[in-house]
Amino acid sequence: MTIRLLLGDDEVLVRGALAALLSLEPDLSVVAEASSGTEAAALAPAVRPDLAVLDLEMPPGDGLAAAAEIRARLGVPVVLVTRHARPAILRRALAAGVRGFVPKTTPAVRLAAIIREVHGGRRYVDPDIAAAALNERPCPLTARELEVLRATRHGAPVSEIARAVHLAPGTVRNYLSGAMAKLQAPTRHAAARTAWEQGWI
Amino acid sequence: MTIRLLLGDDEVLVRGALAALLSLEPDLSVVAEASSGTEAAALAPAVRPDLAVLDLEMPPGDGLAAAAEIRARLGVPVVLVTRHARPAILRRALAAGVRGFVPKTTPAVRLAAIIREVHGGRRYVDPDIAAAALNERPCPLTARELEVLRATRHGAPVSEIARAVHLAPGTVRNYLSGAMAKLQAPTRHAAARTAWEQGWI
DNA sequence: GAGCCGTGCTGACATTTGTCATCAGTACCC
DNA sequence: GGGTACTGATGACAAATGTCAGCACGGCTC
Repeated sequence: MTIRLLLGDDEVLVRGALAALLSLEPDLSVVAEASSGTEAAALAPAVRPDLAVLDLEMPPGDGLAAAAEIRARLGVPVVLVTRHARPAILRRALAAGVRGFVPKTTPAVRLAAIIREVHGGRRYVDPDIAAAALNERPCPLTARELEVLRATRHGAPVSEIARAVHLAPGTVRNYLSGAMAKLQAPTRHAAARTAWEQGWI
Repeated sequence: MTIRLLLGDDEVLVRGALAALLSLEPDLSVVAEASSGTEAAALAPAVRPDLAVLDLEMPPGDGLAAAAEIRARLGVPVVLVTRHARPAILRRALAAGVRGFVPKTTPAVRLAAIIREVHGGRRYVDPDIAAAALNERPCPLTARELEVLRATRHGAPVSEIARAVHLAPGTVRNYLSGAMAKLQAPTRHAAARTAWEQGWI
Protein backbone atom coordinates (compact mmCIF):
# COMPACT_ATOMS: atom_id res chain seq x y z
CA MET A 1 0.00 0.00 0.00
CA THR A 2 1.50 3.25 -1.14
CA ILE A 3 1.64 6.59 0.65
CA ARG A 4 -0.03 9.26 -1.50
CA LEU A 5 1.79 12.60 -1.31
CA LEU A 6 0.90 16.23 -1.95
CA LEU A 7 4.06 18.15 -2.86
CA GLY A 8 4.32 21.93 -2.53
CA ASP A 9 7.28 24.07 -3.60
CA ASP A 10 7.32 27.32 -5.53
CA GLU A 11 10.46 26.41 -7.46
CA VAL A 12 9.20 24.17 -10.22
CA LEU A 13 12.59 22.63 -10.87
CA VAL A 14 13.13 21.72 -7.22
CA ARG A 15 9.60 20.42 -6.91
CA GLY A 16 10.07 18.24 -9.96
CA ALA A 17 13.38 16.98 -8.66
CA LEU A 18 11.86 16.12 -5.29
CA ALA A 19 9.04 14.31 -7.08
CA ALA A 20 11.63 12.32 -9.02
CA LEU A 21 13.49 11.52 -5.83
CA LEU A 22 10.39 10.34 -4.01
CA SER A 23 9.11 8.37 -6.99
CA LEU A 24 12.18 6.18 -6.76
CA GLU A 25 10.61 4.70 -3.62
CA PRO A 26 8.12 1.93 -4.43
CA ASP A 27 5.83 2.80 -1.53
CA LEU A 28 5.58 6.54 -2.24
CA SER A 29 3.71 8.33 -4.99
CA VAL A 30 3.25 12.04 -5.62
CA VAL A 31 -0.41 12.52 -6.50
CA ALA A 32 -0.53 16.34 -6.59
CA GLU A 33 1.83 19.29 -6.91
CA ALA A 34 1.32 22.91 -5.85
CA SER A 35 3.32 26.10 -6.42
CA SER A 36 2.02 28.07 -3.47
CA GLY A 37 0.56 27.68 -0.03
CA THR A 38 -2.91 28.68 -1.15
CA GLU A 39 -2.79 26.29 -4.08
CA ALA A 40 -1.72 23.46 -1.78
CA ALA A 41 -4.55 24.21 0.63
CA ALA A 42 -7.03 24.36 -2.25
CA LEU A 43 -5.83 21.10 -3.77
CA ALA A 44 -5.73 19.08 -0.59
CA PRO A 45 -9.49 18.53 -0.02
CA ALA A 46 -9.99 17.20 -3.56
CA VAL A 47 -6.90 14.99 -3.55
CA ARG A 48 -7.04 13.84 0.04
CA PRO A 49 -3.38 12.83 0.23
CA ASP A 50 -2.00 10.66 3.00
CA LEU A 51 0.67 13.25 3.72
CA ALA A 52 1.76 16.70 2.53
CA VAL A 53 5.36 17.76 1.95
CA LEU A 54 5.52 21.56 1.83
CA ASP A 55 8.27 24.10 1.39
CA LEU A 56 8.13 26.78 4.10
CA GLU A 57 9.10 29.58 1.74
CA MET A 58 6.34 29.90 -0.83
CA PRO A 59 5.56 33.51 -1.67
CA PRO A 60 3.02 34.99 -1.50
CA GLY A 61 2.48 34.04 2.14
CA ASP A 62 4.33 31.24 3.87
CA GLY A 63 3.76 27.53 3.69
CA LEU A 64 3.06 27.57 7.41
CA ALA A 65 -0.48 28.87 7.03
CA ALA A 66 -1.20 26.23 4.41
CA ALA A 67 0.31 23.56 6.61
CA ALA A 68 -1.85 24.60 9.55
CA GLU A 69 -4.98 24.64 7.40
CA ILE A 70 -4.34 21.27 5.76
CA ARG A 71 -3.69 19.65 9.10
CA ALA A 72 -6.65 21.25 10.87
CA ARG A 73 -9.27 20.77 8.17
CA LEU A 74 -8.28 17.36 6.83
CA GLY A 75 -6.15 15.84 9.55
CA VAL A 76 -3.41 15.25 6.98
CA PRO A 77 0.07 15.19 8.54
CA VAL A 78 2.47 17.75 7.12
CA VAL A 79 6.23 17.61 6.65
CA LEU A 80 7.79 21.06 6.30
CA VAL A 81 10.93 21.49 4.24
CA THR A 82 12.83 24.72 4.73
CA ARG A 83 15.95 26.54 3.67
CA HIS A 84 16.24 28.82 6.71
CA ALA A 85 16.00 26.37 9.58
CA ARG A 86 15.96 28.57 12.68
CA PRO A 87 14.85 27.47 16.14
CA ALA A 88 12.15 30.15 16.25
CA ILE A 89 10.68 28.87 13.01
CA LEU A 90 10.70 25.30 14.29
CA ARG A 91 8.78 26.51 17.32
CA ARG A 92 6.14 28.15 15.16
CA ALA A 93 5.94 25.10 12.93
CA LEU A 94 5.35 22.76 15.84
CA ALA A 95 2.72 25.13 17.21
CA ALA A 96 0.98 24.94 13.83
CA GLY A 97 0.76 21.16 14.19
CA VAL A 98 3.50 20.26 11.72
CA ARG A 99 4.64 16.65 12.22
CA GLY A 100 7.98 16.79 10.41
CA PHE A 101 10.56 19.55 10.15
CA VAL A 102 13.31 18.99 7.59
CA PRO A 103 15.98 21.54 6.68
CA LYS A 104 17.35 21.42 3.16
CA THR A 105 20.69 20.36 4.60
CA THR A 106 19.23 16.91 5.18
CA PRO A 107 20.66 14.17 2.93
CA ALA A 108 18.21 13.38 0.17
CA VAL A 109 18.27 9.67 0.87
CA ARG A 110 16.72 10.22 4.30
CA LEU A 111 13.65 12.12 3.13
CA ALA A 112 11.73 8.97 2.23
CA ALA A 113 12.47 7.41 5.60
CA ILE A 114 11.30 10.59 7.35
CA ILE A 115 8.08 10.55 5.37
CA ARG A 116 7.44 6.95 6.38
CA GLU A 117 8.14 7.81 10.02
CA VAL A 118 5.65 10.65 9.99
CA HIS A 119 3.08 8.62 8.10
CA GLY A 120 3.49 5.95 10.77
CA GLY A 121 2.29 8.47 13.35
CA ARG A 122 5.64 9.56 14.69
CA ARG A 123 7.22 12.99 14.53
CA TYR A 124 10.48 13.98 12.94
CA VAL A 125 12.48 17.04 13.89
CA ASP A 126 15.99 17.76 12.68
CA PRO A 127 18.22 16.98 15.69
CA ASP A 128 20.54 19.98 15.20
CA ILE A 129 17.69 22.46 15.08
CA ALA A 130 15.98 20.78 18.00
CA ALA A 131 19.15 21.02 20.08
CA ALA A 132 19.56 24.66 19.14
CA ALA A 133 15.92 25.31 20.02
CA LEU A 134 16.44 23.96 23.51
CA ASN A 135 19.17 26.36 24.53
CA GLU A 136 18.44 29.33 22.32
CA ARG A 137 17.98 32.73 23.85
CA PRO A 138 14.27 33.42 23.68
CA CYS A 139 13.16 36.36 21.56
CA PRO A 140 13.50 39.45 23.77
CA LEU A 141 11.22 41.60 21.63
CA THR A 142 7.61 42.48 22.29
CA ALA A 143 4.82 42.01 19.77
CA ARG A 144 4.81 45.65 18.76
CA GLU A 145 8.56 45.79 18.43
CA LEU A 146 8.42 42.81 16.09
CA GLU A 147 5.64 44.39 14.08
CA VAL A 148 7.56 47.62 13.65
CA LEU A 149 10.73 45.75 12.73
CA ARG A 150 8.81 43.80 10.11
CA ALA A 151 7.71 47.05 8.52
CA THR A 152 11.29 48.27 8.62
CA ARG A 153 12.67 45.51 6.45
CA HIS A 154 12.05 47.16 3.08
CA GLY A 155 14.08 50.25 3.91
CA ALA A 156 11.14 52.60 4.35
CA PRO A 157 11.54 55.81 6.37
CA VAL A 158 9.95 56.08 9.81
CA SER A 159 7.01 58.18 8.61
CA GLU A 160 5.99 55.40 6.25
CA ILE A 161 6.41 52.70 8.88
CA ALA A 162 4.21 54.75 11.20
CA ARG A 163 1.46 54.87 8.59
CA ALA A 164 1.78 51.16 7.89
CA VAL A 165 1.48 50.24 11.57
CA HIS A 166 -1.02 52.97 12.51
CA LEU A 167 1.17 54.56 15.14
CA ALA A 168 2.59 58.00 15.80
CA PRO A 169 6.11 58.43 14.34
CA GLY A 170 7.50 59.12 17.79
CA THR A 171 6.09 55.86 19.10
CA VAL A 172 7.62 53.99 16.21
CA ARG A 173 10.99 55.49 17.03
CA ASN A 174 10.62 54.44 20.62
CA TYR A 175 9.88 50.84 19.69
CA LEU A 176 12.75 50.81 17.22
CA SER A 177 15.06 52.26 19.83
CA GLY A 178 14.06 49.53 22.26
CA ALA A 179 14.55 46.80 19.69
CA MET A 180 17.94 48.15 18.69
CA ALA A 181 19.07 48.24 22.29
CA LYS A 182 17.90 44.66 22.94
CA LEU A 183 19.56 43.42 19.75
CA GLN A 184 22.65 45.58 20.16
CA ALA A 185 22.26 46.85 16.62
CA PRO A 186 23.62 50.23 15.52
CA THR A 187 20.69 50.99 13.18
CA ARG A 188 17.12 49.79 12.87
CA HIS A 189 18.00 48.12 9.58
CA ALA A 190 20.68 46.05 11.24
CA ALA A 191 18.18 45.18 13.98
CA ALA A 192 15.59 44.10 11.42
CA ARG A 193 18.23 41.98 9.74
CA THR A 194 19.19 40.18 12.93
CA ALA A 195 15.59 39.61 13.89
CA TRP A 196 14.95 38.12 10.49
CA GLU A 197 18.00 35.90 10.63
CA GLN A 198 16.82 34.59 13.97
CA GLY A 199 13.45 33.77 12.46
CA TRP A 200 11.65 36.22 14.76
CA ILE A 201 10.02 38.12 11.95
CA MET B 1 27.85 6.82 -24.20
CA THR B 2 26.81 8.67 -21.09
CA ILE B 3 27.34 12.30 -20.17
CA ARG B 4 29.28 12.53 -16.89
CA LEU B 5 28.04 15.36 -14.65
CA LEU B 6 29.47 17.39 -11.81
CA LEU B 7 26.61 18.66 -9.65
CA GLY B 8 26.99 21.67 -7.34
CA ASP B 9 24.35 22.96 -4.92
CA ASP B 10 24.71 24.03 -1.30
CA GLU B 11 21.36 22.56 -0.29
CA VAL B 12 22.05 18.87 0.13
CA LEU B 13 18.43 17.88 -0.20
CA VAL B 14 17.98 19.77 -3.45
CA ARG B 15 21.26 18.47 -4.79
CA GLY B 16 20.27 14.92 -4.01
CA ALA B 17 16.87 15.43 -5.58
CA LEU B 18 18.45 16.84 -8.73
CA ALA B 19 20.80 13.88 -8.83
CA ALA B 20 17.83 11.54 -8.59
CA LEU B 21 16.06 13.42 -11.33
CA LEU B 22 19.04 13.30 -13.67
CA SER B 23 19.79 9.66 -12.90
CA LEU B 24 16.42 8.74 -14.35
CA GLU B 25 17.91 9.54 -17.75
CA PRO B 26 19.86 6.61 -19.16
CA ASP B 27 22.46 8.80 -20.86
CA LEU B 28 23.26 10.97 -17.83
CA SER B 29 25.22 10.09 -14.72
CA VAL B 30 26.23 12.25 -11.78
CA VAL B 31 29.87 11.43 -11.03
CA ALA B 32 30.59 14.11 -8.41
CA GLU B 33 28.72 16.40 -6.03
CA ALA B 34 29.90 19.65 -4.41
CA SER B 35 28.42 21.88 -1.70
CA SER B 36 30.19 25.08 -2.63
CA GLY B 37 31.81 26.88 -5.52
CA THR B 38 35.30 26.27 -4.25
CA GLU B 39 34.60 22.59 -3.69
CA ALA B 40 33.24 22.29 -7.22
CA ALA B 41 36.31 23.98 -8.67
CA ALA B 42 38.58 21.74 -6.61
CA LEU B 43 36.76 18.55 -7.60
CA ALA B 44 36.55 19.27 -11.31
CA PRO B 45 40.19 18.60 -12.33
CA ALA B 46 40.24 15.20 -10.64
CA VAL B 47 36.84 14.11 -11.92
CA ARG B 48 37.04 15.69 -15.39
CA PRO B 49 33.28 15.70 -15.96
CA ASP B 50 31.74 16.23 -19.39
CA LEU B 51 29.57 19.03 -18.00
CA ALA B 52 28.99 20.88 -14.74
CA VAL B 53 25.57 21.85 -13.34
CA LEU B 54 26.04 24.54 -10.70
CA ASP B 55 23.71 26.53 -8.50
CA LEU B 56 24.46 30.24 -8.70
CA GLU B 57 23.80 30.83 -5.01
CA MET B 58 26.39 28.88 -3.07
CA PRO B 59 27.71 30.78 -0.07
CA PRO B 60 30.46 31.56 0.64
CA GLY B 61 31.05 33.25 -2.69
CA ASP B 62 28.90 32.69 -5.76
CA GLY B 63 28.87 29.80 -8.16
CA LEU B 64 29.80 32.21 -10.94
CA ALA B 65 33.48 32.32 -9.98
CA ALA B 66 33.59 28.52 -9.87
CA ALA B 67 31.81 28.34 -13.22
CA ALA B 68 34.31 30.69 -14.82
CA GLU B 69 37.24 28.77 -13.39
CA ILE B 70 35.96 25.35 -14.41
CA ARG B 71 35.28 26.52 -17.92
CA ALA B 72 38.55 28.39 -18.34
CA ARG B 73 40.86 25.79 -16.83
CA LEU B 74 39.26 22.58 -18.08
CA GLY B 75 37.09 23.67 -20.98
CA VAL B 76 34.13 21.98 -19.30
CA PRO B 77 30.81 23.57 -20.28
CA VAL B 78 28.76 24.85 -17.36
CA VAL B 79 25.00 25.06 -16.88
CA LEU B 80 24.02 27.57 -14.19
CA VAL B 81 20.86 27.01 -12.18
CA THR B 82 19.54 29.98 -10.25
CA ARG B 83 16.71 31.12 -8.04
CA HIS B 84 16.99 34.85 -8.74
CA ALA B 85 17.04 34.98 -12.52
CA ARG B 86 17.65 38.65 -13.34
CA PRO B 87 18.78 40.00 -16.70
CA ALA B 88 21.89 41.56 -15.16
CA ILE B 89 22.90 38.22 -13.70
CA LEU B 90 22.36 36.49 -17.03
CA ARG B 91 24.66 39.08 -18.59
CA ARG B 92 27.39 38.39 -16.06
CA ALA B 93 26.94 34.64 -16.47
CA LEU B 94 27.33 34.82 -20.23
CA ALA B 95 30.40 37.01 -19.81
CA ALA B 96 31.85 34.30 -17.57
CA GLY B 97 31.46 31.79 -20.38
CA VAL B 98 28.47 29.93 -18.98
CA ARG B 99 26.78 27.84 -21.71
CA GLY B 100 23.40 27.28 -20.08
CA PHE B 101 21.28 29.54 -17.86
CA VAL B 102 18.32 27.85 -16.19
CA PRO B 103 16.04 29.52 -13.63
CA LYS B 104 14.45 27.28 -11.02
CA THR B 105 11.08 28.04 -12.59
CA THR B 106 12.00 25.69 -15.42
CA PRO B 107 9.98 22.45 -15.53
CA ALA B 108 12.11 19.61 -14.19
CA VAL B 109 11.46 17.42 -17.20
CA ARG B 110 13.31 19.87 -19.44
CA LEU B 111 16.56 19.93 -17.51
CA ALA B 112 17.89 16.74 -19.08
CA ALA B 113 17.12 18.02 -22.57
CA ILE B 114 18.91 21.29 -21.80
CA ILE B 115 21.96 19.40 -20.56
CA ARG B 116 22.05 17.38 -23.78
CA GLU B 117 21.74 20.58 -25.82
CA VAL B 118 24.65 22.19 -24.05
CA HIS B 119 26.71 19.03 -24.19
CA GLY B 120 26.05 18.95 -27.92
CA GLY B 121 27.81 22.30 -28.21
CA ARG B 122 24.80 24.56 -28.24
CA ARG B 123 23.79 27.20 -25.70
CA TYR B 124 20.65 27.39 -23.66
CA VAL B 125 19.22 30.55 -22.18
CA ASP B 126 15.81 30.83 -20.58
CA PRO B 127 13.68 32.66 -23.17
CA ASP B 128 11.87 34.88 -20.67
CA ILE B 129 15.07 36.12 -19.09
CA ALA B 130 16.66 36.60 -22.48
CA ALA B 131 13.71 38.69 -23.64
CA ALA B 132 13.83 40.75 -20.48
CA ALA B 133 17.57 41.23 -20.91
CA LEU B 134 17.05 42.70 -24.35
CA ASN B 135 14.80 45.53 -23.28
CA GLU B 136 15.88 46.08 -19.71
CA ARG B 137 16.92 49.51 -18.56
CA PRO B 138 20.67 49.43 -18.25
CA CYS B 139 22.14 49.95 -14.79
CA PRO B 140 22.36 53.74 -14.30
CA LEU B 141 24.84 53.48 -11.45
CA THR B 142 28.57 54.04 -11.60
CA ALA B 143 31.15 51.59 -10.30
CA ARG B 144 31.68 53.51 -7.09
CA GLU B 145 27.97 53.92 -6.47
CA LEU B 146 27.55 50.17 -6.80
CA GLU B 147 30.44 49.52 -4.46
CA VAL B 148 29.05 51.83 -1.82
CA LEU B 149 25.58 50.32 -2.18
CA ARG B 150 27.04 46.85 -1.73
CA ALA B 151 28.59 47.93 1.54
CA THR B 152 25.24 49.41 2.59
CA ARG B 153 23.34 46.14 2.42
CA HIS B 154 24.01 44.93 5.94
CA GLY B 155 22.56 48.01 7.61
CA ALA B 156 25.88 49.55 8.62
CA PRO B 157 26.10 53.30 9.39
CA VAL B 158 27.88 55.61 6.94
CA SER B 159 31.05 55.83 8.99
CA GLU B 160 31.50 52.08 8.73
CA ILE B 161 30.78 52.04 5.02
CA ALA B 162 33.37 54.76 4.55
CA ARG B 163 35.98 52.64 6.32
CA ALA B 164 35.05 49.56 4.33
CA VAL B 165 35.35 51.38 0.99
CA HIS B 166 38.29 53.60 1.99
CA LEU B 167 36.51 56.87 1.31
CA ALA B 168 35.69 59.99 3.26
CA PRO B 169 32.24 59.83 4.91
CA GLY B 170 31.15 62.88 2.95
CA THR B 171 32.06 61.21 -0.32
CA VAL B 172 30.10 58.14 0.64
CA ARG B 173 27.07 60.28 1.35
CA ASN B 174 27.41 61.94 -2.03
CA TYR B 175 27.52 58.61 -3.86
CA LEU B 176 24.60 57.33 -1.85
CA SER B 177 22.66 60.48 -2.60
CA GLY B 178 23.33 60.06 -6.29
CA ALA B 179 22.31 56.41 -6.26
CA MET B 180 19.13 57.17 -4.34
CA ALA B 181 18.19 59.87 -6.85
CA LYS B 182 18.80 57.59 -9.83
CA LEU B 183 16.84 54.74 -8.24
CA GLN B 184 14.15 57.04 -6.83
CA ALA B 185 14.57 55.47 -3.42
CA PRO B 186 13.72 57.35 -0.21
CA THR B 187 16.62 55.86 1.79
CA ARG B 188 19.91 54.23 0.94
CA HIS B 189 18.61 50.94 2.26
CA ALA B 190 15.74 51.01 -0.18
CA ALA B 191 18.20 51.87 -2.95
CA ALA B 192 20.46 48.96 -2.00
CA ARG B 193 17.45 46.70 -2.03
CA THR B 194 16.38 47.74 -5.51
CA ALA B 195 19.89 47.41 -6.86
CA TRP B 196 20.11 43.93 -5.41
CA GLU B 197 16.73 42.90 -6.80
CA GLN B 198 17.88 44.03 -10.22
CA GLY B 199 21.00 41.92 -9.89
CA TRP B 200 23.27 44.96 -10.06
CA ILE B 201 25.04 44.19 -6.83
C1' DG C 1 41.68 72.70 -26.47
C1' DA C 2 36.96 72.68 -24.69
C1' DG C 3 33.43 70.00 -22.82
C1' DC C 4 31.80 66.11 -20.39
C1' DC C 5 31.93 62.53 -16.97
C1' DG C 6 33.61 59.95 -13.07
C1' DT C 7 36.11 60.33 -8.96
C1' DG C 8 37.13 62.43 -4.45
C1' DC C 9 36.89 65.94 -1.27
C1' DT C 10 34.88 69.93 1.73
C1' DG C 11 31.46 72.81 3.99
C1' DA C 12 26.75 74.29 4.92
C1' DC C 13 22.16 73.20 5.73
C1' DA C 14 17.63 70.81 6.59
C1' DT C 15 15.69 66.62 7.71
C1' DT C 16 15.61 62.19 9.73
C1' DT C 17 16.82 59.26 13.13
C1' DG C 18 18.17 57.67 17.74
C1' DT C 19 18.05 58.61 22.81
C1' DC C 20 15.96 59.90 26.87
C1' DA C 21 12.59 61.56 30.26
C1' DT C 22 7.95 61.70 31.23
C1' DC C 23 3.08 60.76 31.39
C1' DA C 24 -1.24 57.79 31.17
C1' DG C 25 -3.98 53.66 30.58
C1' DT C 26 -4.33 48.66 30.79
C1' DA C 27 -3.31 44.08 32.16
C1' DC C 28 -1.23 40.79 35.09
C1' DC C 29 0.75 38.71 39.19
C1' DC C 30 2.02 38.48 44.03
C1' DG D 1 -3.27 47.21 46.69
C1' DG D 2 1.24 47.71 44.83
C1' DG D 3 4.69 46.34 41.63
C1' DT D 4 5.79 45.28 36.98
C1' DA D 5 5.39 45.15 31.99
C1' DC D 6 3.34 46.49 27.51
C1' DT D 7 1.18 49.96 24.92
C1' DG D 8 0.91 54.68 23.12
C1' DA D 9 2.01 59.19 23.22
C1' DT D 10 4.77 63.84 23.63
C1' DG D 11 8.78 66.94 23.90
C1' DA D 12 13.68 67.91 23.88
C1' DC D 13 18.11 67.03 22.40
C1' DA D 14 22.23 65.07 19.88
C1' DA D 15 23.83 62.49 16.16
C1' DA D 16 23.32 60.61 11.68
C1' DT D 17 21.69 61.22 7.26
C1' DG D 18 20.30 63.45 2.90
C1' DT D 19 20.86 67.54 -0.19
C1' DC D 20 23.30 70.88 -2.46
C1' DA D 21 27.05 73.75 -4.07
C1' DG D 22 31.58 74.10 -5.15
C1' DC D 23 36.47 72.73 -6.17
C1' DA D 24 40.13 69.78 -8.20
C1' DC D 25 42.04 66.07 -10.99
C1' DG D 26 42.25 62.70 -14.73
C1' DG D 27 40.47 60.52 -18.82
C1' DC D 28 37.76 60.66 -22.77
C1' DT D 29 35.77 62.53 -27.02
C1' DC D 30 34.59 65.88 -30.47
